[in-house]
Amino acid sequence: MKPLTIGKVAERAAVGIETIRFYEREGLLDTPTRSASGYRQFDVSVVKRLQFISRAKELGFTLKEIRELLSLRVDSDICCEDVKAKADAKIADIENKIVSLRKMKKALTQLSTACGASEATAECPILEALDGKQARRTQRK
Amino acid sequence: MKPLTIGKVAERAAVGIETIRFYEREGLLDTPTRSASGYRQFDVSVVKRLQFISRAKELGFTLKEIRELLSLRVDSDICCEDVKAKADAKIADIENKIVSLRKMKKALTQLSTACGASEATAECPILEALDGKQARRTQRK
DNA sequence: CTTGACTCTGTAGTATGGTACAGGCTTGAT
DNA sequence: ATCAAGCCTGTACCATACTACAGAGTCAAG
Repeated sequence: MKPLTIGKVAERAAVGIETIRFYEREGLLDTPTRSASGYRQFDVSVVKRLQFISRAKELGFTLKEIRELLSLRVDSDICCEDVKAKADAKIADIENKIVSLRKMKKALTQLSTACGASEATAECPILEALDGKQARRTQRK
Repeated sequence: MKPLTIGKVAERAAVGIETIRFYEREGLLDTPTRSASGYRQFDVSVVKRLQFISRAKELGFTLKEIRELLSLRVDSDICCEDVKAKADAKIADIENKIVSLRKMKKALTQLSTACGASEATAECPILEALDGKQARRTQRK
């Protein structure tokens, strides 16, 4: 497969060229091979990786967390138990996020419905949405 | 109800004092009443609001978006249709996030399972997780 | 009525995640 | 051969979301 230039990759992944170089510096992308003249040569797979990064950022993951997610893979070089433990921790994080998002969605749905009914009652149901943080840490009182 | 000082609020909401002042400046909190000597006097309800903000940030919402979420309420002063439209837009955003998180969770579960099975096969299933952005509005599948 | 913890305003600095040049080399089409 | 478009490195700058003082006033226990 013929390699892509950084510009083509940026276009396909809908990110800036500078962003790609930034991610490379930050270790989110493998250092690409270079042409004789020093141009980066990217495999098409990097486009998918960039799309993953963009999406994960929208979901509230930091670049640090995304780097961790991307480094998780079944690899004979790395202790499998370790990978499993990390994956399971991420799964728990994600479940918490989903629960919170569902609560937020429910609150917004109530609000939207109240609007439709033209009844000025609900003061601000959104604040009630994420009451009492489900799960781990901060088990105050 | 007796008001809380900024320090008490910070402690209960598990955020920094400076963060509260910052949120006030940024319009995420109502400007509190002041004591004769100029101390801020907070109602306990602000603690809940701060917890909401913290959680929403973890879910990938920016302070700007959170400000919008918090401003959504059934209020005779504001056009109900407008509030409903904004709430519905946020609901769509949230649904997209949930879909993405479920995909990511699925990929991680596969990875975790592969680890348990000690089969070094899956190269990096995570990258496949968020393929083809389920894209705003267009519901494929 | 002192003392230490707390609060005030204002300004400045930090971390994260990019974004924008400047100055120069490479490539590809004419 | 020329020349725009694209790539290179390096540095500087930006927005967001805090965080940390400095210097001064306030409160409350002893």
